[in-house]
Amino acid sequence: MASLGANEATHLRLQALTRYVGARSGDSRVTDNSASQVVLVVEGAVKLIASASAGRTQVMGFYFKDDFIYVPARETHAYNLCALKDCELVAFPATEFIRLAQSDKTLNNNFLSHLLCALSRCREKSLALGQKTARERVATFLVSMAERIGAPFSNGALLDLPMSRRDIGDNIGLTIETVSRQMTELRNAGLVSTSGRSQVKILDLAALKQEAGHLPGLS
Amino acid sequence: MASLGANEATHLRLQALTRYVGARSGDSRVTDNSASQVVLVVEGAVKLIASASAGRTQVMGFYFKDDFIYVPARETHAYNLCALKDCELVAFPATEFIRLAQSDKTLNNNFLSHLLCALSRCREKSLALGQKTARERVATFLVSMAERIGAPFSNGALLDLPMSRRDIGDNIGLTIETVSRQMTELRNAGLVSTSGRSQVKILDLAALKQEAGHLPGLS
DNA sequence: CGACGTCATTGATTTCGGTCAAACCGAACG
DNA sequence: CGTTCGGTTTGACCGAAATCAATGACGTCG
Repeated sequence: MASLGANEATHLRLQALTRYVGARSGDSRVTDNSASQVVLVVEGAVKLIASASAGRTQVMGFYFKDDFIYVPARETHAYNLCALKDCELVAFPATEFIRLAQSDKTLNNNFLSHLLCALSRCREKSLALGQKTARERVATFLVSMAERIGAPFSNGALLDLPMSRRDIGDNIGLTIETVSRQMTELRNAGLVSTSGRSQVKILDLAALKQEAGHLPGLS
Repeated sequence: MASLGANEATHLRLQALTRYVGARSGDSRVTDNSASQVVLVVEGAVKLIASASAGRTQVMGFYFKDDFIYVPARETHAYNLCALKDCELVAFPATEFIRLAQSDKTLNNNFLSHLLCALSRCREKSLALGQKTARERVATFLVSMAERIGAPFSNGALLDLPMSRRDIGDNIGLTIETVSRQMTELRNAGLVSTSGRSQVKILDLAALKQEAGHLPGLS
Protein backbone atom coordinates (compact mmCIF):
# COMPACT_ATOMS: atom_id res chain seq x y z
CA MET A 1 0.00 0.00 0.00
CA ALA A 2 3.04 2.19 -0.35
CA SER A 3 1.35 3.76 -3.34
CA LEU A 4 -1.29 5.30 -1.11
CA GLY A 5 1.44 7.40 0.40
CA ALA A 6 -0.38 7.49 3.71
CA ASN A 7 1.37 8.30 6.93
CA GLU A 8 1.87 5.83 9.74
CA ALA A 9 -1.34 6.44 11.67
CA THR A 10 -3.48 6.54 8.55
CA HIS A 11 -1.82 3.38 7.39
CA LEU A 12 -2.85 1.53 10.52
CA ARG A 13 -6.42 2.74 10.32
CA LEU A 14 -6.59 1.83 6.64
CA GLN A 15 -5.49 -1.67 7.51
CA ALA A 16 -8.41 -1.95 9.85
CA LEU A 17 -10.78 -1.15 7.02
CA THR A 18 -9.07 -3.26 4.43
CA ARG A 19 -10.77 -6.14 2.76
CA TYR A 20 -8.09 -8.03 0.91
CA VAL A 21 -9.43 -9.62 -2.19
CA GLY A 22 -7.59 -12.24 -4.13
CA ALA A 23 -9.24 -12.88 -7.46
CA ARG A 24 -8.61 -15.52 -10.08
CA SER A 25 -8.70 -14.69 -13.73
CA GLY A 26 -12.27 -14.41 -14.94
CA ASP A 27 -13.72 -13.86 -11.48
CA SER A 28 -16.65 -11.53 -11.56
CA ARG A 29 -18.43 -9.84 -8.69
CA VAL A 30 -15.11 -9.25 -7.02
CA THR A 31 -16.56 -6.62 -4.72
CA ASP A 32 -19.73 -6.08 -2.82
CA ASN A 33 -21.97 -3.69 -4.74
CA SER A 34 -24.50 -2.78 -2.10
CA ALA A 35 -22.22 0.07 -1.04
CA SER A 36 -19.68 2.18 -2.93
CA GLN A 37 -16.14 0.91 -2.74
CA VAL A 38 -12.68 2.26 -3.32
CA VAL A 39 -10.43 -0.45 -4.70
CA LEU A 40 -6.69 -0.46 -5.21
CA VAL A 41 -5.05 -2.84 -7.66
CA VAL A 42 -1.96 -4.21 -5.94
CA GLU A 43 -1.18 -6.69 -8.68
CA GLY A 44 -2.93 -7.92 -11.82
CA ALA A 45 -5.52 -6.36 -14.10
CA VAL A 46 -9.26 -5.84 -13.80
CA LYS A 47 -12.12 -4.40 -15.79
CA LEU A 48 -14.97 -2.32 -14.42
CA ILE A 49 -18.22 -3.28 -16.09
CA ALA A 50 -21.60 -1.59 -16.07
CA SER A 51 -24.78 -3.44 -16.93
CA ALA A 52 -27.72 -1.84 -18.63
CA SER A 53 -30.91 -3.81 -18.72
CA ALA A 54 -31.21 -6.56 -21.33
CA GLY A 55 -27.83 -7.98 -20.37
CA ARG A 56 -25.85 -5.49 -22.40
CA THR A 57 -22.60 -4.63 -20.69
CA GLN A 58 -20.23 -1.75 -21.10
CA VAL A 59 -16.63 -2.06 -19.94
CA MET A 60 -16.13 1.29 -18.22
CA GLY A 61 -12.41 0.88 -17.95
CA PHE A 62 -9.38 -1.32 -17.47
CA TYR A 63 -7.18 -0.99 -14.41
CA PHE A 64 -3.68 -2.13 -13.69
CA LYS A 65 -1.09 -2.19 -10.92
CA ASP A 66 -1.37 0.80 -8.57
CA ASP A 67 -4.60 2.08 -10.11
CA PHE A 68 -7.40 3.27 -7.85
CA ILE A 69 -10.96 2.45 -8.79
CA TYR A 70 -14.09 4.07 -7.46
CA VAL A 71 -16.88 1.49 -7.74
CA PRO A 72 -20.25 3.06 -7.03
CA ALA A 73 -23.12 1.15 -5.46
CA ARG A 74 -25.89 -0.03 -7.73
CA GLU A 75 -28.31 2.70 -8.84
CA THR A 76 -29.77 3.11 -12.30
CA HIS A 77 -27.13 0.69 -13.50
CA ALA A 78 -25.05 -1.95 -11.76
CA TYR A 79 -21.25 -1.82 -11.59
CA ASN A 80 -18.93 -4.74 -11.01
CA LEU A 81 -15.25 -5.46 -11.04
CA CYS A 82 -14.03 -8.47 -12.95
CA ALA A 83 -10.51 -9.91 -12.95
CA LEU A 84 -8.67 -10.17 -16.28
CA LYS A 85 -5.89 -12.22 -14.73
CA ASP A 86 -5.04 -13.41 -11.26
CA CYS A 87 -5.19 -10.36 -9.05
CA GLU A 88 -4.37 -8.97 -5.68
CA LEU A 89 -6.78 -6.22 -4.74
CA VAL A 90 -7.52 -4.12 -1.69
CA ALA A 91 -11.04 -2.81 -1.16
CA PHE A 92 -12.34 -0.13 1.21
CA PRO A 93 -15.89 1.04 1.86
CA ALA A 94 -15.92 4.42 0.13
CA THR A 95 -17.53 6.48 2.89
CA GLU A 96 -14.98 5.36 5.46
CA PHE A 97 -12.12 5.74 3.04
CA ILE A 98 -13.15 9.33 2.38
CA ARG A 99 -13.57 10.07 6.07
CA LEU A 100 -10.09 8.77 6.64
CA ALA A 101 -8.69 10.81 3.77
CA GLN A 102 -9.92 13.94 5.50
CA SER A 103 -7.22 13.57 8.11
CA ASP A 104 -4.39 12.65 5.78
CA LYS A 105 -3.37 15.15 3.16
CA THR A 106 -1.30 12.74 1.13
CA LEU A 107 -4.08 10.18 0.96
CA ASN A 108 -6.57 12.89 0.13
CA ASN A 109 -4.38 14.25 -2.65
CA ASN A 110 -3.81 10.81 -4.09
CA PHE A 111 -7.51 10.15 -4.13
CA LEU A 112 -8.28 13.55 -5.61
CA SER A 113 -5.75 13.27 -8.39
CA HIS A 114 -7.00 9.79 -9.11
CA LEU A 115 -10.54 11.08 -9.42
CA LEU A 116 -9.45 13.88 -11.74
CA CYS A 117 -7.61 11.36 -13.87
CA ALA A 118 -10.58 9.00 -13.91
CA LEU A 119 -12.88 11.86 -14.89
CA SER A 120 -10.55 12.92 -17.69
CA ARG A 121 -10.34 9.40 -19.03
CA CYS A 122 -14.09 8.95 -18.79
CA ARG A 123 -14.65 12.18 -20.70
CA GLU A 124 -12.20 11.09 -23.37
CA LYS A 125 -14.18 7.90 -23.64
CA SER A 126 -17.44 9.79 -23.94
CA LEU A 127 -15.97 11.82 -26.74
CA ALA A 128 -14.81 8.67 -28.49
CA LEU A 129 -18.14 6.88 -28.08
CA GLY A 130 -20.16 9.90 -29.11
CA GLN A 131 -18.17 11.18 -32.06
CA LYS A 132 -15.53 8.82 -33.30
CA THR A 133 -15.64 6.20 -36.03
CA ALA A 134 -14.77 2.56 -35.42
CA ARG A 135 -11.29 3.11 -36.84
CA GLU A 136 -10.64 6.06 -34.57
CA ARG A 137 -11.95 4.25 -31.51
CA VAL A 138 -9.66 1.28 -31.98
CA ALA A 139 -6.71 3.60 -32.58
CA THR A 140 -7.65 5.60 -29.48
CA PHE A 141 -7.83 2.42 -27.44
CA LEU A 142 -4.40 1.27 -28.60
CA VAL A 143 -2.82 4.67 -27.92
CA SER A 144 -4.32 4.69 -24.44
CA MET A 145 -3.08 1.18 -23.68
CA ALA A 146 0.36 2.04 -25.04
CA GLU A 147 0.56 4.96 -22.64
CA ARG A 148 -0.56 2.88 -19.68
CA ILE A 149 0.98 -0.56 -20.08
CA GLY A 150 3.13 -0.33 -23.18
CA ALA A 151 6.85 -1.01 -23.25
CA PRO A 152 8.66 1.65 -25.30
CA PHE A 153 9.86 0.31 -28.62
CA SER A 154 11.47 2.24 -31.43
CA ASN A 155 9.00 5.02 -32.26
CA GLY A 156 6.10 2.96 -30.99
CA ALA A 157 5.37 0.51 -28.19
CA LEU A 158 4.99 -3.16 -27.35
CA LEU A 159 1.72 -4.27 -25.84
CA ASP A 160 0.57 -7.46 -24.20
CA LEU A 161 -3.16 -6.99 -23.91
CA PRO A 162 -4.69 -8.92 -21.01
CA MET A 163 -8.26 -8.44 -22.27
CA SER A 164 -10.21 -10.29 -24.95
CA ARG A 165 -11.56 -8.76 -28.15
CA ARG A 166 -14.98 -8.87 -26.54
CA ASP A 167 -13.72 -6.77 -23.64
CA ILE A 168 -12.19 -4.29 -26.06
CA GLY A 169 -15.41 -4.12 -28.04
CA ASP A 170 -17.51 -3.65 -24.91
CA ASN A 171 -15.12 -0.92 -23.86
CA ILE A 172 -15.23 1.15 -27.02
CA GLY A 173 -18.81 0.37 -28.02
CA LEU A 174 -18.11 -1.95 -30.95
CA THR A 175 -18.65 -5.62 -31.70
CA ILE A 176 -15.76 -8.09 -31.68
CA GLU A 177 -16.05 -8.41 -35.45
CA THR A 178 -15.65 -4.69 -35.99
CA VAL A 179 -12.70 -4.54 -33.61
CA SER A 180 -11.10 -7.39 -35.49
CA ARG A 181 -11.68 -5.77 -38.87
CA GLN A 182 -10.24 -2.46 -37.73
CA MET A 183 -7.18 -4.19 -36.30
CA THR A 184 -6.71 -5.85 -39.67
CA GLU A 185 -6.96 -2.52 -41.44
CA LEU A 186 -4.45 -0.91 -39.07
CA ARG A 187 -2.14 -3.87 -39.71
CA ASN A 188 -2.57 -3.50 -43.47
CA ALA A 189 -1.84 0.21 -43.15
CA GLY A 190 1.46 -0.69 -41.50
CA LEU A 191 0.65 1.06 -38.21
CA VAL A 192 0.71 -2.04 -36.03
CA SER A 193 1.68 -5.67 -36.20
CA THR A 194 0.26 -8.50 -34.13
CA SER A 195 1.33 -11.94 -33.05
CA GLY A 196 -0.93 -14.33 -31.23
CA ARG A 197 -4.08 -13.11 -29.57
CA SER A 198 -2.61 -10.55 -27.26
CA GLN A 199 0.69 -9.26 -28.56
CA VAL A 200 0.44 -5.96 -30.39
CA LYS A 201 3.39 -3.98 -31.67
CA ILE A 202 2.67 -0.33 -32.39
CA LEU A 203 5.02 0.63 -35.19
CA ASP A 204 4.24 4.32 -35.45
CA LEU A 205 2.65 5.88 -32.39
CA ALA A 206 2.48 9.38 -33.87
CA ALA A 207 0.60 8.14 -36.92
CA LEU A 208 -1.70 6.09 -34.69
CA LYS A 209 -2.50 9.20 -32.66
CA GLN A 210 -3.34 10.96 -35.89
CA GLU A 211 -5.63 8.06 -36.74
CA ALA A 212 -7.17 8.35 -33.27
CA GLY A 213 -8.35 11.87 -33.99
CA HIS A 214 -6.13 13.52 -31.41
CA LEU A 215 -5.41 17.19 -31.76
CA PRO A 216 -2.10 17.71 -33.50
CA GLY A 217 0.88 19.16 -31.72
CA LEU A 218 1.56 19.11 -27.96
CA SER A 219 2.28 16.01 -25.89
CA MET B 1 -20.52 31.44 -2.98
CA ALA B 2 -22.54 30.19 -0.06
CA SER B 3 -22.82 26.89 -1.88
CA LEU B 4 -19.12 26.30 -1.44
CA GLY B 5 -19.73 26.08 2.27
CA ALA B 6 -16.29 27.41 2.97
CA ASN B 7 -15.43 28.97 6.29
CA GLU B 8 -14.58 32.64 6.76
CA ALA B 9 -10.83 32.44 6.19
CA THR B 10 -11.18 30.17 3.19
CA HIS B 11 -13.82 32.42 1.81
CA LEU B 12 -11.50 35.38 1.86
CA ARG B 13 -8.71 33.49 0.20
CA LEU B 14 -11.10 32.16 -2.43
CA GLN B 15 -12.14 35.69 -3.23
CA ALA B 16 -8.54 36.54 -3.88
CA LEU B 17 -8.36 33.79 -6.49
CA THR B 18 -11.72 34.43 -8.02
CA ARG B 19 -12.15 35.42 -11.60
CA TYR B 20 -15.71 36.53 -11.98
CA VAL B 21 -17.00 35.77 -15.39
CA GLY B 22 -20.17 37.21 -16.77
CA ALA B 23 -21.17 35.52 -19.99
CA ARG B 24 -23.86 36.32 -22.50
CA SER B 25 -25.94 33.60 -24.07
CA GLY B 26 -23.97 31.89 -26.81
CA ASP B 27 -20.59 33.04 -25.53
CA SER B 28 -17.95 30.43 -26.11
CA ARG B 29 -14.45 30.27 -24.71
CA VAL B 30 -15.73 31.51 -21.39
CA THR B 31 -12.62 30.32 -19.58
CA ASP B 32 -8.94 30.21 -20.22
CA ASN B 33 -7.96 26.72 -21.36
CA SER B 34 -4.22 26.87 -20.98
CA ALA B 35 -4.62 25.70 -17.38
CA SER B 36 -7.24 23.55 -15.65
CA GLN B 37 -10.05 25.50 -14.04
CA VAL B 38 -12.69 24.88 -11.43
CA VAL B 39 -15.84 26.80 -12.30
CA LEU B 40 -18.95 27.39 -10.23
CA VAL B 41 -22.23 28.32 -11.87
CA VAL B 42 -23.75 31.08 -9.76
CA GLU B 43 -26.58 31.72 -12.17
CA GLY B 44 -27.53 30.57 -15.65
CA ALA B 45 -26.71 27.46 -17.65
CA VAL B 46 -23.61 26.36 -19.53
CA LYS B 47 -22.42 23.44 -21.61
CA LEU B 48 -18.97 21.89 -21.48
CA ILE B 49 -17.83 20.98 -24.96
CA ALA B 50 -14.91 18.87 -26.13
CA SER B 51 -13.50 19.14 -29.61
CA ALA B 52 -12.00 16.25 -31.49
CA SER B 53 -10.11 17.08 -34.63
CA ALA B 54 -12.11 17.73 -37.77
CA GLY B 55 -14.34 20.17 -35.92
CA ARG B 56 -16.59 17.54 -34.42
CA THR B 57 -17.73 18.51 -30.98
CA GLN B 58 -19.14 16.52 -28.11
CA VAL B 59 -21.15 18.24 -25.39
CA MET B 60 -19.71 16.63 -22.29
CA GLY B 61 -22.40 17.95 -20.05
CA PHE B 62 -24.84 20.68 -19.10
CA TYR B 63 -24.47 22.61 -15.88
CA PHE B 64 -26.90 24.73 -13.91
CA LYS B 65 -27.09 26.91 -10.82
CA ASP B 66 -24.74 25.75 -8.04
CA ASP B 67 -23.03 23.13 -10.20
CA PHE B 68 -19.27 22.78 -10.04
CA ILE B 69 -17.37 22.10 -13.24
CA TYR B 70 -13.86 20.82 -13.59
CA VAL B 71 -12.52 22.10 -16.90
CA PRO B 72 -9.22 20.44 -17.76
CA ALA B 73 -6.51 22.19 -19.76
CA ARG B 74 -6.14 21.26 -23.40
CA GLU B 75 -4.42 17.91 -23.99
CA THR B 76 -5.40 15.34 -26.58
CA HIS B 77 -8.67 17.21 -26.94
CA ALA B 78 -9.72 20.75 -26.15
CA TYR B 79 -12.40 21.61 -23.60
CA ASN B 80 -14.42 24.79 -23.44
CA LEU B 81 -17.32 26.21 -21.56
CA CYS B 82 -20.10 27.83 -23.52
CA ALA B 83 -23.05 29.80 -22.13
CA LEU B 84 -26.57 28.61 -22.94
CA LYS B 85 -28.12 31.74 -21.49
CA ASP B 86 -26.83 34.82 -19.71
CA CYS B 87 -24.65 33.55 -16.91
CA GLU B 88 -22.84 34.49 -13.78
CA LEU B 89 -19.85 32.26 -13.26
CA VAL B 90 -16.92 32.09 -10.88
CA ALA B 91 -13.67 30.51 -12.03
CA PHE B 92 -10.61 29.39 -10.09
CA PRO B 93 -7.31 27.98 -11.29
CA ALA B 94 -7.63 24.31 -10.38
CA THR B 95 -4.26 23.83 -8.71
CA GLU B 96 -4.79 26.74 -6.35
CA PHE B 97 -8.36 25.73 -5.65
CA ILE B 98 -7.21 22.26 -4.66
CA ARG B 99 -4.42 23.63 -2.51
CA LEU B 100 -6.94 25.79 -0.72
CA ALA B 101 -9.34 22.89 -0.29
CA GLN B 102 -6.65 21.06 1.66
CA SER B 103 -7.10 23.42 4.54
CA ASP B 104 -10.88 23.53 4.53
CA LYS B 105 -12.75 20.30 5.10
CA THR B 106 -16.09 21.59 3.95
CA LEU B 107 -14.70 22.91 0.71
CA ASN B 108 -12.76 19.70 0.19
CA ASN B 109 -15.83 17.58 0.79
CA ASN B 110 -17.93 19.66 -1.55
CA PHE B 111 -15.34 19.30 -4.25
CA LEU B 112 -14.93 15.59 -3.62
CA SER B 113 -18.63 14.84 -3.74
CA HIS B 114 -18.94 16.95 -6.84
CA LEU B 115 -16.19 14.94 -8.51
CA LEU B 116 -17.82 11.65 -7.54
CA CYS B 117 -21.10 12.89 -8.95
CA ALA B 118 -19.43 14.09 -12.15
CA LEU B 119 -17.70 10.73 -12.53
CA SER B 120 -20.95 8.85 -12.02
CA ARG B 121 -22.72 10.97 -14.58
CA CYS B 122 -19.89 10.61 -17.05
CA ARG B 123 -19.94 6.85 -16.64
CA GLU B 124 -23.69 6.78 -17.17
CA LYS B 125 -23.10 8.74 -20.32
CA SER B 126 -20.43 6.34 -21.51
CA LEU B 127 -22.84 3.49 -20.97
CA ALA B 128 -25.50 5.31 -22.94
CA LEU B 129 -23.17 6.23 -25.79
CA GLY B 130 -21.64 2.79 -25.96
CA GLN B 131 -24.69 0.59 -25.63
CA LYS B 132 -27.97 2.37 -25.98
CA THR B 133 -30.19 2.96 -29.01
CA ALA B 134 -31.25 6.41 -30.15
CA ARG B 135 -34.63 5.98 -28.45
CA GLU B 136 -33.04 5.01 -25.15
CA ARG B 137 -30.55 7.86 -25.29
CA VAL B 138 -33.20 10.50 -25.78
CA ALA B 139 -35.27 8.98 -22.98
CA THR B 140 -32.18 8.88 -20.75
CA PHE B 141 -31.46 12.51 -21.51
CA LEU B 142 -34.98 13.58 -20.64
CA VAL B 143 -34.99 11.61 -17.40
CA SER B 144 -31.68 13.17 -16.41
CA MET B 145 -32.91 16.68 -17.17
CA ALA B 146 -36.14 16.04 -15.29
CA GLU B 147 -34.12 15.08 -12.22
CA ARG B 148 -31.87 18.12 -12.46
CA ILE B 149 -34.01 21.01 -13.63
CA GLY B 150 -37.53 19.60 -13.84
CA ALA B 151 -40.50 20.97 -11.94
CA PRO B 152 -42.56 18.13 -10.45
CA PHE B 153 -45.84 17.66 -12.27
CA SER B 154 -48.40 14.94 -11.73
CA ASN B 155 -46.46 11.69 -12.19
CA GLY B 156 -43.97 13.37 -14.47
CA ALA B 157 -42.19 16.69 -14.73
CA LEU B 158 -42.17 20.01 -16.54
CA LEU B 159 -39.02 20.98 -18.39
CA ASP B 160 -37.84 24.18 -19.98
CA LEU B 161 -34.78 23.10 -21.89
CA PRO B 162 -32.22 25.88 -22.35
CA MET B 163 -30.25 24.00 -25.01
CA SER B 164 -30.90 23.51 -28.71
CA ARG B 165 -31.56 20.22 -30.46
CA ARG B 166 -28.02 20.40 -31.76
CA ASP B 167 -26.68 20.62 -28.23
CA ILE B 168 -28.80 17.66 -27.21
CA GLY B 169 -27.60 15.67 -30.21
CA ASP B 170 -23.97 16.54 -29.54
CA ASN B 171 -24.48 15.51 -25.95
CA ILE B 172 -25.92 12.05 -26.60
CA GLY B 173 -24.07 11.30 -29.81
CA LEU B 174 -26.93 11.69 -32.29
CA THR B 175 -27.79 14.10 -35.10
CA ILE B 176 -30.47 16.75 -34.64
CA GLU B 177 -32.68 14.88 -37.07
CA THR B 178 -32.53 11.69 -35.04
CA VAL B 179 -33.21 13.57 -31.81
CA SER B 180 -36.20 15.17 -33.43
CA ARG B 181 -37.55 11.88 -34.75
CA GLN B 182 -37.20 10.20 -31.38
CA MET B 183 -38.96 13.09 -29.65
CA THR B 184 -41.78 12.67 -32.12
CA GLU B 185 -42.00 8.95 -31.39
CA LEU B 186 -42.02 9.56 -27.64
CA ARG B 187 -44.78 12.13 -28.18
CA ASN B 188 -46.76 9.66 -30.31
CA ALA B 189 -46.29 7.02 -27.60
CA GLY B 190 -47.89 9.43 -25.14
CA LEU B 191 -44.85 9.65 -22.88
CA VAL B 192 -44.18 13.35 -23.37
CA SER B 193 -45.82 16.38 -24.88
CA THR B 194 -44.08 19.46 -26.21
CA SER B 195 -44.91 23.06 -26.87
CA GLY B 196 -42.60 25.46 -28.61
CA ARG B 197 -38.92 24.63 -28.99
CA SER B 198 -38.04 24.23 -25.36
CA GLN B 199 -41.06 23.24 -23.29
CA VAL B 200 -41.30 19.52 -22.61
CA LYS B 201 -43.87 17.92 -20.38
CA ILE B 202 -43.00 14.43 -19.19
CA LEU B 203 -46.31 12.66 -18.72
CA ASP B 204 -45.08 9.37 -17.29
CA LEU B 205 -41.63 9.45 -15.74
CA ALA B 206 -41.67 5.79 -14.73
CA ALA B 207 -42.45 4.67 -18.27
CA LEU B 208 -39.78 6.99 -19.61
CA LYS B 209 -37.23 5.44 -17.26
CA GLN B 210 -38.26 2.05 -18.58
CA GLU B 211 -37.70 3.38 -22.09
CA ALA B 212 -34.31 4.71 -20.99
CA GLY B 213 -33.10 1.20 -20.18
CA HIS B 214 -32.74 1.80 -16.46
CA LEU B 215 -32.68 -1.17 -14.17
CA PRO B 216 -36.15 -1.78 -12.76
CA GLY B 217 -36.93 -1.25 -9.10
CA LEU B 218 -34.97 0.95 -6.70
CA SER B 219 -34.80 4.74 -6.87
C1' DC C 1 -47.95 43.32 -38.56
C1' DG C 2 -45.10 41.06 -41.83
C1' DA C 3 -40.76 39.37 -43.55
C1' DC C 4 -36.66 37.32 -42.60
C1' DG C 5 -33.40 34.04 -40.46
C1' DT C 6 -32.68 30.39 -37.47
C1' DC C 7 -33.96 26.23 -35.70
C1' DA C 8 -36.90 22.06 -35.87
C1' DT C 9 -39.40 18.57 -38.27
C1' DT C 10 -40.31 15.32 -41.88
C1' DG C 11 -39.11 12.50 -45.82
C1' DA C 12 -35.78 9.90 -49.19
C1' DT C 13 -31.57 7.75 -49.61
C1' DT C 14 -26.97 6.16 -48.16
C1' DT C 15 -23.64 4.17 -45.18
C1' DC C 16 -21.22 2.35 -41.39
C1' DG C 17 -21.20 -0.90 -38.25
C1' DG C 18 -24.13 -4.88 -36.54
C1' DT C 19 -25.77 -9.50 -37.29
C1' DC C 20 -25.44 -14.01 -39.02
C1' DA C 21 -22.58 -17.67 -40.63
C1' DA C 22 -18.47 -20.05 -41.81
C1' DA C 23 -13.54 -20.79 -41.62
C1' DC C 24 -9.42 -20.30 -39.01
C1' DC C 25 -6.06 -20.26 -35.27
C1' DG C 26 -3.81 -21.29 -30.97
C1' DA C 27 -3.56 -23.05 -26.43
C1' DA C 28 -4.57 -27.10 -23.35
C1' DC C 29 -5.47 -31.90 -23.13
C1' DG C 30 -5.12 -36.76 -23.61
C1' DC D 1 0.92 -35.62 -32.28
C1' DG D 2 -3.81 -35.13 -33.13
C1' DT D 3 -8.17 -33.54 -31.13
C1' DT D 4 -10.97 -30.30 -29.19
C1' DC D 5 -12.78 -26.06 -27.88
C1' DG D 6 -12.94 -21.11 -27.13
C1' DG D 7 -11.63 -17.09 -29.21
C1' DT D 8 -10.58 -14.67 -33.57
C1' DT D 9 -10.81 -13.54 -38.28
C1' DT D 10 -13.19 -13.10 -42.59
C1' DG D 11 -17.21 -12.76 -45.60
C1' DA D 12 -22.23 -11.80 -47.00
C1' DC D 13 -26.07 -9.36 -45.78
C1' DC D 14 -29.06 -6.27 -42.98
C1' DG D 15 -30.67 -2.38 -40.39
C1' DA D 16 -30.44 1.82 -37.42
C1' DA D 17 -28.91 6.11 -37.71
C1' DA D 18 -26.45 9.54 -40.73
C1' DT D 19 -26.75 12.32 -44.58
C1' DC D 20 -29.06 14.90 -48.00
C1' DA D 21 -33.00 17.68 -49.12
C1' DA D 22 -37.32 20.17 -48.42
C1' DT D 23 -40.68 21.97 -45.72
C1' DG D 24 -42.44 24.03 -41.62
C1' DA D 25 -42.52 26.70 -37.16
C1' DC D 26 -40.83 30.04 -34.02
C1' DG D 27 -39.07 34.45 -32.61
C1' DT D 28 -37.39 38.91 -33.53
C1' DC D 29 -36.68 43.15 -35.58
C1' DG D 30 -37.75 46.50 -38.77
